[in-house]
Amino acid sequence: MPRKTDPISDSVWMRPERPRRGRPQLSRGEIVTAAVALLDAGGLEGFSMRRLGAALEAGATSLYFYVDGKDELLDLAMDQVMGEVPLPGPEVAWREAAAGIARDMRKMLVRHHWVIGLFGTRMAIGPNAMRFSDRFIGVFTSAGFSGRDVAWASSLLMSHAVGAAASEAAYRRATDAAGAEQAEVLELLDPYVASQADRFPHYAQWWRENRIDMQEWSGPEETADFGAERILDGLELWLHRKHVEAVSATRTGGTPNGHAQEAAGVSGKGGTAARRPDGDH
Amino acid sequence: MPRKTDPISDSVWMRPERPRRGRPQLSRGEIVTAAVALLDAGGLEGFSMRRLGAALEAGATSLYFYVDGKDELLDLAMDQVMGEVPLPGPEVAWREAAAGIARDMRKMLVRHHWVIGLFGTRMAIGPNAMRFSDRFIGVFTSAGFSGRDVAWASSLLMSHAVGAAASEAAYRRATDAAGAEQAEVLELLDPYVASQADRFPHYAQWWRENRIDMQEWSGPEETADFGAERILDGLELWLHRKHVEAVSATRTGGTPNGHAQEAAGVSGKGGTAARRPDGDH
DNA sequence: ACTATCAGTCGCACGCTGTACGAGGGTGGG
DNA sequence: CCCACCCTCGTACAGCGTGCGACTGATAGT
Repeated sequence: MPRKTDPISDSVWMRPERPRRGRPQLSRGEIVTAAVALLDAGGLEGFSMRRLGAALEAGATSLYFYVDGKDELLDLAMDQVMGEVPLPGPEVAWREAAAGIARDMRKMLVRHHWVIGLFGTRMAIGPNAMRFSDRFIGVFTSAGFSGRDVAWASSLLMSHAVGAAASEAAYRRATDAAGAEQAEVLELLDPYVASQADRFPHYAQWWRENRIDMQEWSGPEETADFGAERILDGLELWLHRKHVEAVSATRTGGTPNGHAQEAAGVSGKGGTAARRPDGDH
Repeated sequence: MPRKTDPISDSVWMRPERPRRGRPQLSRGEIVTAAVALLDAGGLEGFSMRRLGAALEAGATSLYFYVDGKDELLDLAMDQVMGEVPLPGPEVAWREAAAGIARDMRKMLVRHHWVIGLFGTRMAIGPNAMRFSDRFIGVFTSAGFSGRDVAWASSLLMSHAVGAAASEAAYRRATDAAGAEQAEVLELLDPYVASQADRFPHYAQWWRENRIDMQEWSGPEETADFGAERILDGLELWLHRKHVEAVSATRTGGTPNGHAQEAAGVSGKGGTAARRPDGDH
């Protein structure tokens, strides 16, 4: 770049015509969309204001006219992708609705792997996140949850989606890092696990017995779906117990006790381990 | 030395610490411990090699003799804190053991909030993480899980711990950012929710009805414990169903069907919504 | 038509980051 | 004594987020 003191290259004649950009003006929406694209491509590590500016064919600092800074931009990007999660209509039964939301949420998180980390850093309270929570609360309310149970149930499913997406993202990153070709992480992990077999007996044994099958697993989606179904089972069971408790309370007028437990047909039948009705709160 | 070939067998975990001769003042362990302390204090944002060097009263680049770089150092720090999670002995019943591990894991994650984000970025396969997984696998194997169910069950509880810790960390960060004094985030959120009440009816109504009670909640631990109990209920139920299926299969020789469902006493009793036995895979 | 205003863009600069490199200091074995 | 090696660190470079003020082009007021 010519220096400012240079009388020739800085003169009007020599100065090139102002570079015309595709669009005459930037806009916040355009910036956020480009930011999401850049984040999708390079993750949080590969994202910088300068690069984003370049992607928009604009100076890096031009963005600061529309956006307060990188932090706020990440908030906006996070809410933008939250808006990608489709929400079921009110006619869908609560369990299907909840499962669908959780699954679509996880899909979105995997698509935009950089968001996962942000969930430990900033609360999602943008308009799209609110719309999301609104629907989630509606689903669980219609299911029969009330008060803090609603928050508990929905945050449980959310936590699962985030956690499952995190482990999937970590796995994907590891495979990608280790030669994008045929190298499976499983194979890479193999000698490592084998070398440590004496230190980690359960792990090593499990690994030996299941390593081959793992190749055929459909992978993270199946794992996440299994988790979501178990969670929904647990929530349904809890709802059922609560219902039984309420009924027996109105019938006898006494304080509810452990009957709900047995009514659910779980206690003492699995036979695998003794179990107390409640955790040690 | 850039590693382009094999990220695992060439990684930190396989490489022994450099034998110290003479009287060096730094050591890998010392560096990692200081890194954890610095990360605890300032999070990922406040962590830099220069600052870590200063904390150790050493030059920033001295660390590079013991550690390959920031990335590897984060791996080491992650494994270091994984070692803080206490693991129950083999005499503890599986459900208590699993609940305990999940709870302690979550506690650790909250204590070291910076780790949470790392779980979406790198796989935890250091020695301490392996020890952790080994115990977890042992617990679920003893419970009656087998094959991929073991992986599913343990990763379910792990995902929950990570996700729950993430939302707690986000909440804590928000409260800390908004005037460290008495300003609760709830109060800050209040006018925001109120102003958007028409857009988010369920949310707003729920908020109105439960805002006051929220003050009395014991908070994130209770939420996480609720989630863990639901998950364990769901897992136990699944185990029970599997058991019933196996029994009926050996008795009749036919293929197992939905009887396990009803034996569990859940289906069709909640009365809140119709339910199909399985999601739409 | 001429000028004043101003929304929008961007170059520059500052202090920060990770880390490659090589010059040095200290200590051991010969 | 010197040499060889382990360890430390100053310097340097490319890149980061962003505050500041100079600039441009269009529009509004006269």
